[in-house]
Amino acid sequence: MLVTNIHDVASKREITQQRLQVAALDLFEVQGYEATSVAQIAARAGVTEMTFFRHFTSKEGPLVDDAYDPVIGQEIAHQPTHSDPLTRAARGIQMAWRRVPEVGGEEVRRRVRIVAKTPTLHASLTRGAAATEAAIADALTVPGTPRRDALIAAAAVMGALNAALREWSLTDDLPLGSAFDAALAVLEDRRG
Amino acid sequence: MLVTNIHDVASKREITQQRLQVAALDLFEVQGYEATSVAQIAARAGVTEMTFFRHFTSKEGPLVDDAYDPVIGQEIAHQPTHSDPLTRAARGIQMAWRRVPEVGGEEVRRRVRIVAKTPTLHASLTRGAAATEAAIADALTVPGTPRRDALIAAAAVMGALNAALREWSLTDDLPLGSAFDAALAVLEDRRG
DNA sequence: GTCATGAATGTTAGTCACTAACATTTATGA
DNA sequence: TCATAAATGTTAGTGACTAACATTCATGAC
Repeated sequence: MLVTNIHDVASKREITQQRLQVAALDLFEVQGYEATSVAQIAARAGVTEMTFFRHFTSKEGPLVDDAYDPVIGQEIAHQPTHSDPLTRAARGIQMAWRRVPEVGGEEVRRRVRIVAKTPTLHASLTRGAAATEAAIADALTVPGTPRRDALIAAAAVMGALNAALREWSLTDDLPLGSAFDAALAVLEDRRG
Repeated sequence: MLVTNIHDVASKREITQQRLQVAALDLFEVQGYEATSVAQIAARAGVTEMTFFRHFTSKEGPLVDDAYDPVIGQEIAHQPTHSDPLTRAARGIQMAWRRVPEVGGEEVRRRVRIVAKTPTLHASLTRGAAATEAAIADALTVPGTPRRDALIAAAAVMGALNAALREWSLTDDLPLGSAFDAALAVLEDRRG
Protein backbone atom coordinates (compact mmCIF):
# COMPACT_ATOMS: atom_id res chain seq x y z
CA MET A 1 0.00 0.00 0.00
CA LEU A 2 1.04 3.59 -0.40
CA VAL A 3 0.67 4.72 3.17
CA THR A 4 1.45 2.57 6.14
CA ASN A 5 0.71 3.73 9.62
CA ILE A 6 3.27 2.44 12.11
CA HIS A 7 0.65 2.30 14.82
CA ASP A 8 -1.62 0.26 12.63
CA VAL A 9 -1.70 -2.95 14.60
CA ALA A 10 -5.25 -3.68 13.53
CA SER A 11 -5.60 -6.25 10.77
CA LYS A 12 -7.68 -5.45 7.75
CA ARG A 13 -10.34 -7.73 9.12
CA GLU A 14 -10.58 -5.71 12.31
CA ILE A 15 -10.75 -2.45 10.39
CA THR A 16 -13.61 -3.61 8.21
CA GLN A 17 -15.47 -4.98 11.18
CA GLN A 18 -15.07 -1.67 12.98
CA ARG A 19 -16.30 0.25 9.95
CA LEU A 20 -19.33 -2.01 9.70
CA GLN A 21 -20.15 -1.63 13.37
CA VAL A 22 -19.92 2.16 13.22
CA ALA A 23 -22.04 2.27 10.08
CA ALA A 24 -24.65 -0.01 11.63
CA LEU A 25 -24.91 1.96 14.88
CA ASP A 26 -25.13 5.26 13.03
CA LEU A 27 -27.94 4.04 10.81
CA PHE A 28 -29.81 2.29 13.63
CA GLU A 29 -29.75 5.49 15.66
CA VAL A 30 -30.88 7.73 12.86
CA GLN A 31 -33.57 5.68 11.14
CA GLY A 32 -34.22 2.86 13.61
CA TYR A 33 -33.26 -0.79 13.59
CA GLU A 34 -36.11 -2.21 11.56
CA ALA A 35 -35.95 0.48 8.92
CA THR A 36 -32.28 -0.22 8.29
CA SER A 37 -31.26 -2.95 5.88
CA VAL A 38 -28.02 -4.88 5.93
CA ALA A 39 -27.42 -3.71 2.37
CA GLN A 40 -27.50 -0.11 3.59
CA ILE A 41 -25.02 -0.84 6.35
CA ALA A 42 -22.66 -2.57 3.96
CA ALA A 43 -22.90 0.25 1.43
CA ARG A 44 -22.12 2.84 4.07
CA ALA A 45 -19.10 0.83 5.16
CA GLY A 46 -17.99 0.53 1.55
CA VAL A 47 -18.34 -3.23 1.30
CA THR A 48 -20.80 -5.81 0.08
CA GLU A 49 -23.73 -7.32 1.92
CA MET A 50 -21.90 -10.62 1.82
CA THR A 51 -18.95 -9.13 3.65
CA PHE A 52 -21.22 -7.99 6.44
CA PHE A 53 -22.20 -11.56 7.16
CA ARG A 54 -18.57 -12.60 7.13
CA HIS A 55 -18.01 -10.30 10.08
CA PHE A 56 -21.28 -10.60 11.97
CA THR A 57 -23.47 -13.65 12.32
CA SER A 58 -26.66 -11.65 11.92
CA LYS A 59 -28.09 -8.18 11.55
CA GLU A 60 -28.08 -7.98 15.34
CA GLY A 61 -24.38 -8.70 15.45
CA PRO A 62 -23.09 -5.12 15.71
CA LEU A 63 -25.35 -4.69 18.72
CA VAL A 64 -24.98 -7.88 20.69
CA ASP A 65 -21.78 -9.66 19.67
CA ASP A 66 -19.61 -9.46 22.72
CA ALA A 67 -16.58 -11.00 24.32
CA TYR A 68 -16.51 -10.72 28.07
CA ASP A 69 -17.50 -14.05 29.63
CA PRO A 70 -14.16 -15.52 30.68
CA VAL A 71 -13.49 -12.89 33.35
CA ILE A 72 -17.01 -13.30 34.69
CA GLY A 73 -16.79 -17.06 34.94
CA GLN A 74 -13.46 -16.77 36.68
CA GLU A 75 -14.72 -14.39 39.33
CA ILE A 76 -17.85 -16.41 40.00
CA ALA A 77 -15.82 -19.57 40.44
CA HIS A 78 -13.86 -17.71 43.12
CA GLN A 79 -16.94 -16.97 45.21
CA PRO A 80 -17.28 -18.94 48.46
CA THR A 81 -19.41 -22.02 47.79
CA HIS A 82 -21.29 -21.72 51.06
CA SER A 83 -23.21 -18.80 49.54
CA ASP A 84 -26.33 -19.50 47.52
CA PRO A 85 -25.89 -19.57 43.72
CA LEU A 86 -27.80 -16.37 43.06
CA THR A 87 -25.58 -14.43 45.42
CA ARG A 88 -22.43 -16.01 44.04
CA ALA A 89 -23.40 -15.09 40.49
CA ALA A 90 -24.33 -11.55 41.43
CA ARG A 91 -21.16 -10.84 43.40
CA GLY A 92 -18.93 -12.51 40.86
CA ILE A 93 -20.29 -10.28 38.12
CA GLN A 94 -19.81 -7.25 40.31
CA MET A 95 -16.17 -8.22 40.81
CA ALA A 96 -15.67 -8.84 37.11
CA TRP A 97 -16.93 -5.42 36.17
CA ARG A 98 -14.64 -3.76 38.65
CA ARG A 99 -11.80 -5.22 36.60
CA VAL A 100 -13.15 -3.96 33.30
CA PRO A 101 -12.07 -0.43 32.42
CA GLU A 102 -14.85 2.11 32.18
CA VAL A 103 -13.41 2.87 28.76
CA GLY A 104 -15.88 2.14 26.03
CA GLY A 105 -18.77 2.66 28.42
CA GLU A 106 -20.25 5.24 26.09
CA GLU A 107 -20.27 2.84 23.18
CA VAL A 108 -21.99 0.24 25.33
CA ARG A 109 -24.59 2.84 26.20
CA ARG A 110 -25.12 3.62 22.55
CA ARG A 111 -25.61 0.00 21.67
CA VAL A 112 -27.85 -0.92 24.56
CA ARG A 113 -29.91 2.20 24.00
CA ILE A 114 -30.78 1.06 20.52
CA VAL A 115 -31.81 -2.30 21.92
CA ALA A 116 -33.82 -0.68 24.70
CA LYS A 117 -35.72 1.40 22.17
CA THR A 118 -36.49 -1.57 19.91
CA PRO A 119 -38.78 -3.99 21.74
CA THR A 120 -38.23 -6.77 19.22
CA LEU A 121 -34.54 -6.65 20.12
CA HIS A 122 -34.99 -7.24 23.84
CA ALA A 123 -34.95 -10.97 23.30
CA SER A 124 -31.89 -10.58 21.10
CA LEU A 125 -30.01 -9.18 24.05
CA THR A 126 -30.85 -12.45 25.72
CA ARG A 127 -29.53 -14.37 22.75
CA GLY A 128 -26.35 -12.35 22.73
CA ALA A 129 -25.96 -13.08 26.40
CA ALA A 130 -26.41 -16.81 25.92
CA ALA A 131 -22.68 -17.46 26.04
CA THR A 132 -22.30 -15.36 29.16
CA GLU A 133 -25.21 -17.17 30.73
CA ALA A 134 -23.63 -20.52 29.97
CA ALA A 135 -20.34 -19.36 31.47
CA ILE A 136 -22.15 -18.27 34.62
CA ALA A 137 -24.02 -21.55 34.88
CA ASP A 138 -20.78 -23.48 34.49
CA ALA A 139 -19.05 -21.44 37.15
CA LEU A 140 -21.99 -21.99 39.49
CA THR A 141 -22.11 -25.73 39.02
CA VAL A 142 -20.14 -27.01 41.97
CA PRO A 143 -20.72 -29.84 44.47
CA GLY A 144 -23.78 -28.84 46.44
CA THR A 145 -25.33 -26.82 43.63
CA PRO A 146 -27.24 -28.99 41.16
CA ARG A 147 -26.97 -28.11 37.50
CA ARG A 148 -30.61 -27.16 37.40
CA ASP A 149 -30.23 -24.56 40.12
CA ALA A 150 -27.15 -23.17 38.45
CA LEU A 151 -29.05 -22.73 35.18
CA ILE A 152 -31.94 -21.04 36.93
CA ALA A 153 -29.71 -18.67 38.88
CA ALA A 154 -27.71 -17.79 35.77
CA ALA A 155 -30.87 -17.00 33.83
CA ALA A 156 -32.26 -14.89 36.66
CA VAL A 157 -29.07 -12.87 36.98
CA MET A 158 -28.78 -12.29 33.24
CA GLY A 159 -32.41 -11.23 33.09
CA ALA A 160 -31.92 -8.73 35.87
CA LEU A 161 -28.70 -7.43 34.35
CA ASN A 162 -30.20 -6.93 30.92
CA ALA A 163 -33.17 -5.10 32.34
CA ALA A 164 -30.88 -2.87 34.39
CA LEU A 165 -28.71 -2.19 31.35
CA ARG A 166 -31.71 -1.21 29.27
CA GLU A 167 -32.84 1.25 31.91
CA TRP A 168 -29.35 2.62 32.42
CA SER A 169 -28.85 3.17 28.70
CA LEU A 170 -31.75 5.60 28.67
CA THR A 171 -29.94 7.86 31.12
CA ASP A 172 -27.16 10.20 30.08
CA ASP A 173 -24.89 10.66 33.06
CA LEU A 174 -24.97 7.58 35.26
CA PRO A 175 -21.86 5.39 35.04
CA LEU A 176 -22.11 1.85 33.74
CA GLY A 177 -21.38 0.48 37.19
CA SER A 178 -24.60 1.91 38.55
CA ALA A 179 -26.59 -0.41 36.28
CA PHE A 180 -24.93 -3.41 37.85
CA ASP A 181 -25.43 -2.03 41.32
CA ALA A 182 -29.13 -1.59 40.66
CA ALA A 183 -29.55 -5.14 39.38
CA LEU A 184 -27.62 -6.69 42.24
CA ALA A 185 -29.45 -4.58 44.80
CA VAL A 186 -32.77 -5.97 43.65
CA LEU A 187 -31.42 -9.50 43.69
CA GLU A 188 -29.98 -9.14 47.16
CA ASP A 189 -32.71 -7.14 48.84
CA ARG A 190 -34.73 -9.75 50.73
CA ARG A 191 -37.60 -8.62 52.87
CA GLY A 192 -39.87 -11.62 52.56
CA MET B 1 -71.85 -27.35 5.24
CA LEU B 2 -73.00 -30.94 5.02
CA VAL B 3 -72.28 -31.99 8.56
CA THR B 4 -72.73 -29.76 11.54
CA ASN B 5 -71.61 -30.83 14.97
CA ILE B 6 -73.84 -29.49 17.70
CA HIS B 7 -70.89 -29.33 20.08
CA ASP B 8 -68.94 -27.29 17.61
CA VAL B 9 -68.64 -24.05 19.54
CA ALA B 10 -65.26 -23.30 18.03
CA SER B 11 -65.27 -20.79 15.23
CA LYS B 12 -63.65 -21.64 11.95
CA ARG B 13 -60.80 -19.37 12.86
CA GLU B 14 -60.12 -21.31 16.05
CA ILE B 15 -60.25 -24.62 14.22
CA THR B 16 -57.73 -23.55 11.60
CA GLN B 17 -55.46 -22.12 14.25
CA GLN B 18 -55.62 -25.39 16.17
CA ARG B 19 -54.85 -27.40 13.04
CA LEU B 20 -51.87 -25.17 12.30
CA GLN B 21 -50.54 -25.47 15.82
CA VAL B 22 -50.81 -29.25 15.82
CA ALA B 23 -49.17 -29.47 12.41
CA ALA B 24 -46.36 -27.18 13.51
CA LEU B 25 -45.64 -29.07 16.73
CA ASP B 26 -45.70 -32.42 14.95
CA LEU B 27 -43.24 -31.28 12.32
CA PHE B 28 -40.98 -29.48 14.81
CA GLU B 29 -40.76 -32.63 16.90
CA VAL B 30 -40.04 -34.95 14.02
CA GLN B 31 -37.63 -32.95 11.89
CA GLY B 32 -36.61 -30.10 14.16
CA TYR B 33 -37.56 -26.43 14.19
CA GLU B 34 -35.02 -25.08 11.72
CA ALA B 35 -35.58 -27.86 9.21
CA THR B 36 -39.30 -27.14 9.13
CA SER B 37 -40.63 -24.44 6.81
CA VAL B 38 -43.82 -22.49 7.27
CA ALA B 39 -44.91 -23.74 3.87
CA GLN B 40 -44.69 -27.31 5.16
CA ILE B 41 -46.74 -26.49 8.22
CA ALA B 42 -49.40 -24.80 6.14
CA ALA B 43 -49.56 -27.68 3.67
CA ARG B 44 -49.96 -30.19 6.49
CA ALA B 45 -52.79 -28.14 7.94
CA GLY B 46 -54.40 -27.91 4.51
CA VAL B 47 -54.04 -24.17 4.12
CA THR B 48 -51.76 -21.64 2.49
CA GLU B 49 -48.59 -20.12 3.85
CA MET B 50 -50.40 -16.80 3.91
CA THR B 51 -53.06 -18.20 6.19
CA PHE B 52 -50.43 -19.31 8.66
CA PHE B 53 -49.33 -15.72 9.12
CA ARG B 54 -52.92 -14.65 9.58
CA HIS B 55 -53.07 -16.86 12.67
CA PHE B 56 -49.57 -16.55 14.06
CA THR B 57 -47.34 -13.51 14.01
CA SER B 58 -44.26 -15.56 13.21
CA LYS B 59 -42.91 -19.06 12.75
CA GLU B 60 -42.37 -19.16 16.50
CA GLY B 61 -46.03 -18.40 17.12
CA PRO B 62 -47.27 -21.97 17.65
CA LEU B 63 -44.60 -22.35 20.33
CA VAL B 64 -44.68 -19.12 22.27
CA ASP B 65 -48.03 -17.38 21.73
CA ASP B 66 -49.71 -17.52 25.08
CA ALA B 67 -52.44 -15.94 27.11
CA TYR B 68 -51.99 -16.18 30.86
CA ASP B 69 -50.74 -12.84 32.23
CA PRO B 70 -53.88 -11.34 33.75
CA VAL B 71 -54.10 -13.92 36.54
CA ILE B 72 -50.43 -13.49 37.32
CA GLY B 73 -50.62 -9.73 37.53
CA GLN B 74 -53.63 -9.98 39.77
CA GLU B 75 -51.96 -12.33 42.24
CA ILE B 76 -48.77 -10.29 42.37
CA ALA B 77 -50.71 -7.14 43.06
CA HIS B 78 -52.23 -8.92 46.05
CA GLN B 79 -48.88 -9.65 47.67
CA PRO B 80 -48.02 -7.62 50.79
CA THR B 81 -46.04 -4.57 49.74
CA HIS B 82 -43.68 -4.79 52.68
CA SER B 83 -42.02 -7.74 50.93
CA ASP B 84 -39.24 -7.08 48.43
CA PRO B 85 -40.28 -7.06 44.75
CA LEU B 86 -38.48 -10.29 43.88
CA THR B 87 -40.29 -12.18 46.58
CA ARG B 88 -43.63 -10.63 45.67
CA ALA B 89 -43.21 -11.62 42.04
CA ALA B 90 -42.14 -15.15 42.88
CA ARG B 91 -44.97 -15.82 45.33
CA GLY B 92 -47.55 -14.17 43.12
CA ILE B 93 -46.64 -16.45 40.26
CA GLN B 94 -46.78 -19.45 42.54
CA MET B 95 -50.29 -18.46 43.58
CA ALA B 96 -51.36 -17.88 40.00
CA TRP B 97 -50.29 -21.33 38.92
CA ARG B 98 -52.16 -22.94 41.76
CA ARG B 99 -55.28 -21.49 40.15
CA VAL B 100 -54.48 -22.78 36.69
CA PRO B 101 -55.69 -26.31 35.99
CA GLU B 102 -52.98 -28.86 35.34
CA VAL B 103 -54.96 -29.57 32.17
CA GLY B 104 -52.91 -28.91 29.11
CA GLY B 105 -49.70 -29.46 31.04
CA GLU B 106 -48.61 -32.10 28.56
CA GLU B 107 -49.01 -29.75 25.64
CA VAL B 108 -46.97 -27.14 27.47
CA ARG B 109 -44.28 -29.76 27.99
CA ARG B 110 -44.31 -30.60 24.30
CA ARG B 111 -43.93 -26.98 23.30
CA VAL B 112 -41.29 -26.04 25.81
CA ARG B 113 -39.34 -29.18 25.02
CA ILE B 114 -38.99 -28.11 21.42
CA VAL B 115 -37.76 -24.72 22.58
CA ALA B 116 -35.37 -26.31 25.06
CA LYS B 117 -33.86 -28.44 22.33
CA THR B 118 -33.44 -25.53 19.93
CA PRO B 119 -30.89 -23.08 21.33
CA THR B 120 -31.80 -20.37 18.85
CA LEU B 121 -35.32 -20.43 20.30
CA HIS B 122 -34.34 -19.76 23.89
CA ALA B 123 -34.46 -16.04 23.26
CA SER B 124 -37.82 -16.50 21.57
CA LEU B 125 -39.24 -17.84 24.79
CA THR B 126 -38.13 -14.55 26.27
CA ARG B 127 -39.86 -12.66 23.51
CA GLY B 128 -43.03 -14.67 24.00
CA ALA B 129 -42.87 -13.88 27.68
CA ALA B 130 -42.50 -10.16 27.09
CA ALA B 131 -46.16 -9.50 27.76
CA THR B 132 -46.05 -11.56 30.94
CA GLU B 133 -42.95 -9.70 32.03
CA ALA B 134 -44.62 -6.37 31.44
CA ALA B 135 -47.63 -7.50 33.45
CA ILE B 136 -45.37 -8.55 36.32
CA ALA B 137 -43.48 -5.26 36.22
CA ASP B 138 -46.74 -3.33 36.30
CA ALA B 139 -48.04 -5.31 39.25
CA LEU B 140 -44.77 -4.74 41.09
CA THR B 141 -44.75 -1.00 40.53
CA VAL B 142 -46.26 0.34 43.74
CA PRO B 143 -45.30 3.21 46.05
CA GLY B 144 -41.97 2.26 47.55
CA THR B 145 -40.87 0.17 44.58
CA PRO B 146 -39.39 2.31 41.80
CA ARG B 147 -40.19 1.36 38.24
CA ARG B 148 -36.60 0.40 37.60
CA ASP B 149 -36.57 -2.13 40.42
CA ALA B 150 -39.86 -3.57 39.24
CA LEU B 151 -38.48 -4.06 35.73
CA ILE B 152 -35.36 -5.73 37.06
CA ALA B 153 -37.26 -8.06 39.36
CA ALA B 154 -39.70 -9.00 36.61
CA ALA B 155 -36.87 -9.82 34.23
CA ALA B 156 -35.07 -11.88 36.85
CA VAL B 157 -38.16 -13.90 37.68
CA MET B 158 -39.01 -14.53 34.04
CA GLY B 159 -35.45 -15.60 33.36
CA ALA B 160 -35.53 -18.05 36.24
CA LEU B 161 -38.94 -19.37 35.24
CA ASN B 162 -37.99 -19.92 31.63
CA ALA B 163 -34.82 -21.74 32.62
CA ALA B 164 -36.79 -23.91 35.04
CA LEU B 165 -39.40 -24.64 32.38
CA ARG B 166 -36.75 -25.68 29.88
CA GLU B 167 -35.24 -28.10 32.37
CA TRP B 168 -38.62 -29.44 33.43
CA SER B 169 -39.68 -30.05 29.84
CA LEU B 170 -36.83 -32.49 29.43
CA THR B 171 -38.25 -34.70 32.17
CA ASP B 172 -41.17 -37.04 31.60
CA ASP B 173 -42.95 -37.44 34.90
CA LEU B 174 -42.54 -34.32 37.01
CA PRO B 175 -45.64 -32.13 37.20
CA LEU B 176 -45.58 -28.61 35.82
CA GLY B 177 -45.73 -27.16 39.30
CA SER B 178 -42.35 -28.62 40.18
CA ALA B 179 -40.73 -26.36 37.61
CA PHE B 180 -42.13 -23.31 39.35
CA ASP B 181 -41.10 -24.64 42.74
CA ALA B 182 -37.53 -25.09 41.51
CA ALA B 183 -37.32 -21.57 40.12
CA LEU B 184 -38.79 -19.98 43.21
CA ALA B 185 -36.60 -22.04 45.51
CA VAL B 186 -33.47 -20.70 43.84
CA LEU B 187 -34.81 -17.15 44.01
CA GLU B 188 -35.69 -17.44 47.68
CA ASP B 189 -32.73 -19.40 48.94
CA ARG B 190 -30.45 -16.79 50.48
CA ARG B 191 -27.26 -17.91 52.13
CA GLY B 192 -25.04 -14.90 51.44
C1' DG C 1 -84.74 -20.59 0.92
C1' DT C 2 -82.35 -16.30 -0.73
C1' DC C 3 -79.52 -12.79 -0.46
C1' DA C 4 -76.36 -9.47 1.40
C1' DT C 5 -72.47 -8.77 4.28
C1' DG C 6 -68.27 -9.74 6.43
C1' DA C 7 -64.98 -13.21 7.84
C1' DA C 8 -61.68 -16.48 6.21
C1' DT C 9 -58.80 -17.91 2.69
C1' DG C 10 -56.33 -17.84 -1.76
C1' DT C 11 -53.15 -15.60 -5.36
C1' DT C 12 -49.54 -12.92 -6.79
C1' DA C 13 -45.71 -10.40 -6.31
C1' DG C 14 -42.39 -8.46 -3.71
C1' DT C 15 -38.69 -7.24 0.23
C1' DC C 16 -35.18 -8.67 3.18
C1' DA C 17 -32.21 -11.70 6.07
C1' DC C 18 -29.17 -15.14 5.28
C1' DT C 19 -26.33 -19.05 2.77
C1' DA C 20 -23.55 -21.65 -0.71
C1' DA C 21 -20.28 -21.98 -4.50
C1' DC C 22 -17.08 -20.05 -7.06
C1' DA C 23 -14.18 -16.13 -8.88
C1' DT C 24 -11.19 -12.28 -7.86
C1' DT C 25 -8.50 -9.13 -5.47
C1' DT C 26 -5.34 -7.93 -1.79
C1' DA C 27 -2.05 -8.64 1.77
C1' DT C 28 2.06 -11.13 3.54
C1' DG C 29 6.16 -13.76 3.88
C1' DA C 30 9.75 -16.59 1.80
C1' DT D 1 9.23 -11.60 -7.16
C1' DC D 2 6.51 -15.03 -6.48
C1' DA D 3 3.55 -18.22 -3.91
C1' DT D 4 0.06 -18.57 -0.63
C1' DA D 5 -3.68 -17.39 2.05
C1' DA D 6 -6.79 -14.02 3.73
C1' DA D 7 -10.34 -10.84 2.43
C1' DT D 8 -13.75 -9.49 -0.64
C1' DG D 9 -16.82 -9.77 -4.68
C1' DT D 10 -20.46 -12.13 -7.74
C1' DT D 11 -24.22 -14.84 -8.57
C1' DA D 12 -27.91 -17.39 -7.41
C1' DG D 13 -30.77 -19.27 -4.31
C1' DT D 14 -33.93 -20.38 0.09
C1' DG D 15 -37.13 -19.02 3.41
C1' DA D 16 -39.58 -15.74 6.55
C1' DC D 17 -42.70 -12.26 6.14
C1' DT D 18 -45.83 -8.38 3.95
C1' DA D 19 -49.07 -5.87 0.81
C1' DA D 20 -52.85 -5.66 -2.49
C1' DC D 21 -56.41 -7.65 -4.50
C1' DA D 22 -59.55 -11.57 -5.70
C1' DT D 23 -62.42 -15.31 -4.12
C1' DT D 24 -64.88 -18.45 -1.28
C1' DC D 25 -67.51 -19.35 2.70
C1' DA D 26 -70.37 -18.65 6.74
C1' DT D 27 -74.12 -16.25 9.02
C1' DG D 28 -78.08 -13.50 9.96
C1' DA D 29 -82.05 -10.70 8.01
C1' DC D 30 -85.87 -11.16 5.37
